[in-house]
Amino acid sequence: MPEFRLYNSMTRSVEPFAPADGETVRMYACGPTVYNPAHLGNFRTFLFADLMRRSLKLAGFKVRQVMNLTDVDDKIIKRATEQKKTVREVTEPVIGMFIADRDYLRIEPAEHYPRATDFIVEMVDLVRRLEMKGIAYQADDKSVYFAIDRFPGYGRLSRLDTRELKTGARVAQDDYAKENAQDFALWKSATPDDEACGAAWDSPWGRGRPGWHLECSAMAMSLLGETIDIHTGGVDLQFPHHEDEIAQSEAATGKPFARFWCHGEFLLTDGAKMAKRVGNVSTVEDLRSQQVSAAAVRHLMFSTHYRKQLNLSGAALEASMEAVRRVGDFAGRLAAAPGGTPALATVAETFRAEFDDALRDDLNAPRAQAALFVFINHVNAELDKRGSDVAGLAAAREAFARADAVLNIVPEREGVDASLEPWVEQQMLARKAARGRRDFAAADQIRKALEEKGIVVEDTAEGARWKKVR
RNA sequence: GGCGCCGUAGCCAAGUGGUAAGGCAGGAGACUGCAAAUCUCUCAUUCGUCGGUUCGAUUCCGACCGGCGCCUCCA
Repeated sequence: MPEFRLYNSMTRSVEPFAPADGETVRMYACGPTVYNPAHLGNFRTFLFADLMRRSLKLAGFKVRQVMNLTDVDDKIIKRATEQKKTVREVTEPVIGMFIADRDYLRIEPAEHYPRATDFIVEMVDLVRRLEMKGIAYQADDKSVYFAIDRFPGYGRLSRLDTRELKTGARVAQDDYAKENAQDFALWKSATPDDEACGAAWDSPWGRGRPGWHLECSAMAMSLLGETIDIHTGGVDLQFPHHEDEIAQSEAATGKPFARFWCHGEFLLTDGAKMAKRVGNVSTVEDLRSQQVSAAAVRHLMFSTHYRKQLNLSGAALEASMEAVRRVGDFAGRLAAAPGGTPALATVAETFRAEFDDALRDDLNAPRAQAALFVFINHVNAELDKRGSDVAGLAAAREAFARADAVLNIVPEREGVDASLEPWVEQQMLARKAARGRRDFAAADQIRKALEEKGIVVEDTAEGARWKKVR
């Protein structure tokens, strides 16, 4: 069996991957900051993590995944202050929306969804460890900072040593309290606003709240151990977020924080990064209201490799909707087929090998999906022969099922309103009768009436059936 | 300015030092009372441009053009 290979941002190369303990992959995925609903760009990254965990499982590994919910940060506090709410009141409903969107997109839940505010003790402890080692210091503004010049490895992930700062940029006047402009906050001293909205905790350095980077380090190490196998996130998190996580964690433990750093590329709209400040975001809710199925979204997101930018467009979405329609029809046909041909066993085996190879090769989902369509084509051709071989059919079903356990791109078969269903069935019977007496004018009229309700009638060898389309 | 990624048919998109997967759309045919679905055939002598290395490059190197991102909160 070919090895599992992943691109590691730290080494900038594709490397063989296996969990450190040989069995369970400890994976940490940077999650959402819950101050308003995540957009599709965020979800591209979460879908990337979903692809990762499902591919790892397909390869035979167990997975223990943590995805954090950042429920204290500047934006949340700002919102809470504006709305005169507590941070909890701001984040609670947004977390609910996140879960709903996650489920809609069929993202397999991680094992843990820790909230930053539930790990204050662990965070304070981490800062204390850093302080004892002389790497963290409390500045005049009472905040505690990480001294990057006391951590020799700082900047390895983003190759800071090879960079020059943008000329004339960022003089950091507001951060005069820090010893070094690039030092980052571990613990921020509380402001009156922080206190007002419940975003302040006691600590050895006074009332305050955790810095963003600290949350991930503390939660990852608490739940997964001091060295985790895989850490994922969007490319924009590489610097400074992940760089700072590495610094804090490794300075405290003296051990490597993550063995593999994996970053997903951006989702673009109109040729620009999808971001709230650009004003080009769309949400899962937007898609739902446009009748775009989760299957279609997944197909689209998996049709481009995760390390390549993907431009979201109406045309691309429509292509995916149609592609997934085909997958759905195939799934129905495969399930209902009375028999197949012996050749299906070979078709299934070929598919299985190519599909697995593709995913093992740095999660090449586009290639995996291509293999699926080749498989569908071959199986359809075999089923057209109307054979009665059950072993071949079973092999095809099995191969399809395990592939879809990763992709999950079979669209939900849409039903009609319960009140409409008896009418539909009645029309189908009437049409059958009309066709029986070769009254095709009447039969076509019924077809047309059904079509107006968005129902397509298909005549097959096993009789007529109907399906709902948009 | 520094660091990095990308540029493959109408659109989306894999891929390899030896001559281009797959999806959508399109064309022709089969099947069908008509459809739908499905199947078959077809759809890039060519992979941004110009050079170089090579027996041979889309794939390696260089330059250029174009697009995107990071360097600041950010999936």
